[in-house]
Amino acid sequence: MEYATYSSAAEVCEGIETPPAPAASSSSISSMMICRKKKNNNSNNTRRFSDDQIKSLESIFETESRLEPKKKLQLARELGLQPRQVAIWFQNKRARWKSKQLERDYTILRNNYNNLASRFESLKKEKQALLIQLQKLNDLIQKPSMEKKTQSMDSESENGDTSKSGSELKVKPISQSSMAARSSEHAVLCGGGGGGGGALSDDDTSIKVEYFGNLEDGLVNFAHDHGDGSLTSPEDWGHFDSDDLLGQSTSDYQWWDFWS
DNA sequence: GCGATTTATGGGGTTACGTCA
DNA sequence: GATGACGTAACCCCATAAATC
Repeated sequence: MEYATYSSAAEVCEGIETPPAPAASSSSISSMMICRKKKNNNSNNTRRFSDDQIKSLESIFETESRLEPKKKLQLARELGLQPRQVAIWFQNKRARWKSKQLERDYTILRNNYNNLASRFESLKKEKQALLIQLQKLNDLIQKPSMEKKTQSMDSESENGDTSKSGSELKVKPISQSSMAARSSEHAVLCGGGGGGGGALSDDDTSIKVEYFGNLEDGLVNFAHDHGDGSLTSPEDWGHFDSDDLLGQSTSDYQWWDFWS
């Protein structure tokens, strides 16, 4: 790698001590045009800074991305560069840093999104499993109530028609223990200790079905709202703190723990 | 030759300061 | 003396040219 001290047009420009000025300044414009011509005429214009120069510039940039004028002059003297070169190096460095920062931010956001998406998928599966389990429990509960009705119809018919007694409509009575078991299942499913603690009635069953039906709607809506790619919209990201879902805050208590 | 990187330029905007009516 | 308009210098960001690797 070839390095050289700066001896081209830029130095001439600095010598003039008239850095790029607003367009209003015609004298500055003409100065810059002169600079450009001289620069283009200089074929030995090796402009790369030395490793030491870069190292010094980098180390200062780490502590302050913008230079005070005094420090800029001092640094330029130390490195054998023109103050203008130092200023430009810092400008370019800020631009490079900014674009790299954008890349880093993008990577972080993308990873967060991927994590959320996979978490969402697993939650969806978990929800499906829970719904199947719920359906089975509902079937279990509704069976005995049907049997009860059949039994009462049976006894009514016994008054009129004794010919059917002891027929195929005979139902096995529900034991106290199985009723209690179902009651506790119900309490768990409904998320409460069941202050009443009584036996499960047909009304309870309907309430439960209704309750879970609504819940499912909610879950489905949740899935719908968040599964259609809306997470990718920047508007949503603006108020979406992924740390809350992925970070430590979730380790304390998660809403789905409620159902476990 | 070509793409990536680095250095530099130019345009446009902002701010601070001095001058003048 | 206070004030607003104006010019200038210095700096910034951004897009891009040019040189270099």
